[in-house]
Amino acid sequence: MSTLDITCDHLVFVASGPTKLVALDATGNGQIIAFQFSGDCLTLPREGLHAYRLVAIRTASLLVFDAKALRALEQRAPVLTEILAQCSLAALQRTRANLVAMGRRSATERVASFLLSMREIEQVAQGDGRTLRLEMTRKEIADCLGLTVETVSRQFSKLRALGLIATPSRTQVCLSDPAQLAAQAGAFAPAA
Amino acid sequence: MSTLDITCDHLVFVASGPTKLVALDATGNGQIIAFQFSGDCLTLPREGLHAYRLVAIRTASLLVFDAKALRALEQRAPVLTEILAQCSLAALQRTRANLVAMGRRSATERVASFLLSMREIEQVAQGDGRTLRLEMTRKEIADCLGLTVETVSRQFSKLRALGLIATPSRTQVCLSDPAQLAAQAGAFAPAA
DNA sequence: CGGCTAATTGACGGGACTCAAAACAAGTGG
DNA sequence: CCACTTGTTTTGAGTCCCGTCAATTAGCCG
Repeated sequence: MSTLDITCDHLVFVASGPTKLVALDATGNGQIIAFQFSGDCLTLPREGLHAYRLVAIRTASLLVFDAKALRALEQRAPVLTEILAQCSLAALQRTRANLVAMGRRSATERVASFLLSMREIEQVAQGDGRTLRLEMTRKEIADCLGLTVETVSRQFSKLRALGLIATPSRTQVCLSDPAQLAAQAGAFAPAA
Repeated sequence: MSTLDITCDHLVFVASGPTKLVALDATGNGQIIAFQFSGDCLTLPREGLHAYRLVAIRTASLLVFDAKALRALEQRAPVLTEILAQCSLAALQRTRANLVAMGRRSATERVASFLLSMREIEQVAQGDGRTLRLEMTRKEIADCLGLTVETVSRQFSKLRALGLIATPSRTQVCLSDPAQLAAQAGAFAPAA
């Protein structure tokens, strides 16, 4: 597991492989801001309130652009500007959605909507739409949802008992009843 | 209290007056994404996962730009592009910081860092650095921090008992011991 | 198989939410 | 000025959910 430290504004294009953007705190275990998958694009702010770190969950290939260099490129390719703006706004929107989820929603709702959001991502990549492959551990899910490993595991068990999901292997999750799962996820659409 | 419904991408410049950006949910009471004050600038996404609404806490004057119109302007004033990008990235960073706060921090930490962040904003506007005027109600603070009114009030009482703050009036808060308050706020710097 | 890490499950305590009521502030009309 | 109303803030009591600690089980690779 290799990491990428950020010292100034960067734009990263995730060519392949799952990665996570972590906000480190004093205690050492950081909060996961978001996961990225093949084709995702993210902006990394210069050193701000937190120290951010982009961590590859498994083998990944990245294209890292310096902010300054990018700005020069934009001069010659104005289309780039729009793309970057879209990327930035999309990230903002997803983060806002996550913020709401963190503030107001129960553990069950968070886990359920997390699974649904993972399904949406998988569907683009491959997927029959029912069984999906989780690239991250329970601990990483917990760090992303602001929960503990135990709570996440308990929610999995609960959803399993309700017949809404099945876990044939450690990394595989079958969404047996997406509709009911959405109901468990609460009023909102899934958050990334 | 007047509201502004968002139907497509907008950029809003808050010329004067405090406003709040609210994400509405099914239950009716929305989560507050962030507060804005005079001089702030925010981007409002087109209809996405949530219905967003910009609400004036008291009398405010806004400059609302349509995204399309802005893009045309950028053609003629390339500086604008950079400014907007900065605005967008700043918002992203603040939201990310908030996200971490929501996920991992206790009620005490949230309230303490909220007060500290309000002080920073006040200092720019006016302020001797100790006493600040809260433009929003306890309920609004609660909605912003993902807590209930009662919990926020209890945290105020707790900090008051510890001698870290004083509340001469309903809207005024005196930060008697900023250092200790920062200690209560936890390891992180205050989040917007 | 054996060893290791991840995942699950249980028991327990604490912090925040809920329900409920009182205290306080601010405006309205007599 | 006072009675009345309305809405905010505070405080209290009880409950539940989630975090913590601890032990067991399951999955995975040599």
